[in-house]
Amino acid sequence: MAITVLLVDDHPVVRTGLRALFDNSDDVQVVGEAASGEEAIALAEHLHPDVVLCDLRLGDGIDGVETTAALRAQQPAPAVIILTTFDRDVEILRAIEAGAAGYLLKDVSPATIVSSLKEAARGGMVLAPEMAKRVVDGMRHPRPRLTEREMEVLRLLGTGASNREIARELFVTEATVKTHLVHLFSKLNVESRAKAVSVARETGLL
Amino acid sequence: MAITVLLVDDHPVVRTGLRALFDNSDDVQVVGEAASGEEAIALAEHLHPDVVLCDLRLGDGIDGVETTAALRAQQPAPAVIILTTFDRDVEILRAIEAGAAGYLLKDVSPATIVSSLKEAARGGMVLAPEMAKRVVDGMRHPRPRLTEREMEVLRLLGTGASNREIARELFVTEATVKTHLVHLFSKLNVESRAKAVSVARETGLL
DNA sequence: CTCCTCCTCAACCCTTTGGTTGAGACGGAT
DNA sequence: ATCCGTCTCAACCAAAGGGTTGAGGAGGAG
Repeated sequence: MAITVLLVDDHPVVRTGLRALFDNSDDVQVVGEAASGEEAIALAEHLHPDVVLCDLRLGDGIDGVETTAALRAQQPAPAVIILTTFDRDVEILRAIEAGAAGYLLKDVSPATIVSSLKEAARGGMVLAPEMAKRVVDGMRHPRPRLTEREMEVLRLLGTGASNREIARELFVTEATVKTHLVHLFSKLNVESRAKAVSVARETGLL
Repeated sequence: MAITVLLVDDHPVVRTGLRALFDNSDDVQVVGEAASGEEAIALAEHLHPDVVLCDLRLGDGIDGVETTAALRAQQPAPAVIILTTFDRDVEILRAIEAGAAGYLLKDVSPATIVSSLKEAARGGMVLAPEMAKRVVDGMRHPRPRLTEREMEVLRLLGTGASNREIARELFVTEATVKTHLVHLFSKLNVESRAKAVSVARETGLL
């Protein structure tokens, strides 16, 4: 019995490519395509694919991570493999946490995609060695847990907002903003707003 | 006589998708595939395709813009269409300046790709309305021309460096850094280092 | 109830930044 | 020879940012 797979990617070209790729394989059958996370969730509800091959960026709607979480909550839950061009640490970690069975970059060979898919259908995990390394690194160096408010401040910080502007935006006083900033600096291990934005970008917090 | 096209994309999946797409079209014939800019330039030299369909990001080597410039310098010069996921203003402007006949986003329909390709083969330009708008906007609001030194300062600014750190890095005094910064702020039309980084990122200067 | 986290705010101090003016040196263009 | 753009630097001032201490209220967990 062939493995059934649902393709999720907002780029028609990529979907076409994947479909063409699996058409040459006897044991993989594409049972559906979705251009958004919402569509994917709805389709999976009916199609019950063995595996969902999902991009991380999905246009305007929900992203691949949220889609993965929703899919994994279904009964029966399909295996989800993330197939994307981006390889930032956070993305990978978030995807794994959400229940993804694998994380592939789009520059891998078609053969790898097919074999990964089979592995996932068997219930296995699919992580390229470099990916696996990042996962354990991510576990070892846990990303600081920022509170919701701190994240809001960080986001505004990224736009170049001054303390006064941040205060106005969040309906608090500058004193409060400064307090959040001090906590933020401490958690990110930096000593200036500029560096905070810089490291937040690097680590993917922003 | 069918239009000959060379596909350039570092993702095998995308190339497969495009190839599958054109296989259904009688008047378009894929004559080659390249996974890098260097490979594309070498192949075009021999194949003389009518059109080159090229991604902007091409892995580690030269990018799509440089590839476009090199291709347009060949005799006869193929038409070049940029097909990418990114739509930052600078990228588009740079691609057009380099001689691209079109700029498409990967989320367009397959039909659009085919028709755009034909248009380019006829010597025409292919710009989606929103793209065209950005181009004229880009012409109207010319990106500020920063000097080399100012760019270095801007780059360091992006890493969150303080004036002191920038000064050390560039082997000048803080006074000089401040002078550069004032010029930078004026050219970018901002009033703080944070905002400077923010708009530089938005406009693609950084 | 009490401990703890998070969010809020204030007063104080010192450092860094941003803005201004002015100026010397160098190289290329006219 | 002269102008112009670029890079360099200095001195000065006002504003913003960063660091500290302390503290009150709201809400959840034990």
